[in-house]
Amino acid sequence: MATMHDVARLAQVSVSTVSYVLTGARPISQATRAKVLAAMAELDYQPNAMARGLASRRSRILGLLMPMDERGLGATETAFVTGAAAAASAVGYHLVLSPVGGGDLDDLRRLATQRMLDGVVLMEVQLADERVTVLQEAGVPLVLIGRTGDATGLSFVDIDFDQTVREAVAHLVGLGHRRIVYVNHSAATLASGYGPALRTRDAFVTAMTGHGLEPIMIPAEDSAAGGRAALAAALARAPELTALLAMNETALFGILGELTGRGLSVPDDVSVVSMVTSPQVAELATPALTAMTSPGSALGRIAIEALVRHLDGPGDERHQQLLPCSLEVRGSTAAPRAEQPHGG
Amino acid sequence: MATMHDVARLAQVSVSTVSYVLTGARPISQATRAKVLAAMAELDYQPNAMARGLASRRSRILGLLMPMDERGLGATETAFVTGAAAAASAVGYHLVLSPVGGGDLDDLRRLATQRMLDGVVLMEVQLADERVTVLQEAGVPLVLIGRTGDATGLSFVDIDFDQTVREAVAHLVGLGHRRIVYVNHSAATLASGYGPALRTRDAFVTAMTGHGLEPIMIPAEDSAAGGRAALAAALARAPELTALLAMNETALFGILGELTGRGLSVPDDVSVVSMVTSPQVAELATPALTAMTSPGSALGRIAIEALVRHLDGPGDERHQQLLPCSLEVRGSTAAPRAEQPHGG
DNA sequence: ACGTTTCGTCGAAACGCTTCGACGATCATC
DNA sequence: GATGATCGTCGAAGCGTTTCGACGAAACGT
Repeated sequence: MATMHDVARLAQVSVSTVSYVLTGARPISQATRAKVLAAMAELDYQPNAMARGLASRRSRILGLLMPMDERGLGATETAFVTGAAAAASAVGYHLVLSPVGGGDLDDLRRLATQRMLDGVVLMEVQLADERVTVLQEAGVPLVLIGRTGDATGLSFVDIDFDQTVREAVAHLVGLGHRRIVYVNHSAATLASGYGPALRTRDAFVTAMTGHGLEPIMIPAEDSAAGGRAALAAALARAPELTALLAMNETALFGILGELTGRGLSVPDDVSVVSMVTSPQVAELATPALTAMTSPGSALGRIAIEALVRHLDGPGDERHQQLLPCSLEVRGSTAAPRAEQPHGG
Repeated sequence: MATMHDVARLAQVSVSTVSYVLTGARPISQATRAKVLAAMAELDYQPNAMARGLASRRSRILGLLMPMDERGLGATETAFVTGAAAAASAVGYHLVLSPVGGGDLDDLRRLATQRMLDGVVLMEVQLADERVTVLQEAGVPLVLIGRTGDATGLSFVDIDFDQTVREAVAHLVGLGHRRIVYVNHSAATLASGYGPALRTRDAFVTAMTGHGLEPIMIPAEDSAAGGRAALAAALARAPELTALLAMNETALFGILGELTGRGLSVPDDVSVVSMVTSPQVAELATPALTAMTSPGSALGRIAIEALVRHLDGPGDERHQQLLPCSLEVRGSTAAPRAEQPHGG
């Protein structure tokens, strides 16, 4: 492994000159620059990240903290990640993903506090999220994807759930639906303070009420079985329902299976809109799902850009932004049947 | 930020003593150790990872290189990751995930060559994989999940596809099926040298031939539409088929939709076995899929353990291991109908 | 008792880089 | 044509650790 010393010797300049060529921190003449670059090429020189980090007190590494549960990562989350990685690499940072589960706050604190990460992006933020506190105390620059209940003073990028739900409801109402049930995440998830679940709930109530309709929400476990149970509950509560709005992809597949099982067809008997869903997942179902597509990679990109601006800039910047999902109409929504489709 | 100097001063010992307390590289008396630990606690001392890495020439960071395509990560891949992360943390290493796409080999080379990573685990290895070459040239210790065509001299952990396919076929044959079609990944994927696709193909031929049956394989694009097309192709090629074996989860959902669409029921008309599938995905379908469950987290754990042994040990270790998937019977397989279920 | 290990600790030299102050040389300014 | 400012480069002092050699003290074998 060649070091800067070797390069300097070969190019017949001082070590600091080599450094300046690399960092651009001071002007260097064309001639010397060329000599140095030639020497670097000849020696196949690669700067040592550790030494650089130690001397400059910044690692140029950004962390993306993603909770990994056993369900896997959907295409939506993947889009975050690739968007973020591309943005980071574009501004000369590396992005590493850290699969911190719920339990290992200590591991998180260690990573953050050992000056290995210049800043972090937090995914799947809860309304009350300990991780935010830990990282703030550790003094690590922070951008959230999602937001805490009180996000004052924090930088975040999040989905505009209010707008998204409003648009989804408007689509269904526009088709003529009046009895619309919202299938949310589980009661436990709601109780735990999961922002998207709570915000969509409130948005749904507002949107439905705005149309003069009754908002009916059913929680569902994140599993196919949970979806089947939720459909049963929905039909019990609103037998004449003609449309479902769902935010729970996993449960949704159970719902679709159960609908078929009960002889109800999509979209003829029941229209279905899936929210915050990727095209890939939407296409998995038969018929393909009308969905609110999440702005995945844009979220990731914007988060990284805000973080880097914070790191490179004076430091007092705050970035707060909401992005709506966009409606993509596929085969799972249609006007409701004229007559009563399925009695109670 | 307190440094080791501060700790040493407060504890009235030398800096090196503090270091020895931390690393255990030399014996330290109980009394001094206690003094030092007390000082560290009082100052809330955290070692600086960069300085440590520079001085010791090892970062204690392991990389897991995962290609992230737009399809997202299934539960299987997630299990790899969590298994690997847990194993790494158990032996005092951090695990970072690097979302390197196919294109950025340079980015990979940079990460590896800048001495930021002590070693890496490579996921989704192709039969001929440039990344392996790049990393080997960079001299980075390496463990593969999957394997290249010629894996001589490489450490790897992989699924025992031969055993897995054999068991899946045996299950179907045991139920009485004779016409079994294997739905593989796409022709393009096969041509690109994707190991699992090629190995399962060969294993399928062997297994079927061993039972005196004709092996019929249909490639399918990784999409619902690809699955529907594949089913059509399968029925055209073998109208009397009674069972499907599939390795392509995404296509499988299209297949299931298309089966329903054609009025064929699972498992009464057609039995379905999904291979290298997680329970979560298997439960998504209605009926839940009989599947060969992949040993996800074990793969990740074993890979990390092999890597660490390689790093800490003398260095000449080589670890090669195959793990089979385990058969989990759910609702998608049954004995074939006695009479001809659906003519050609 | 006397060399010989082992134990516990220290001081200092790396590790490979960045960055600061300095200094001659070049350039513009009035 | 003297006075600064700017440019291009150098040398040296860190950055916060680990690790090596050294050394007194205690423990050991004979």
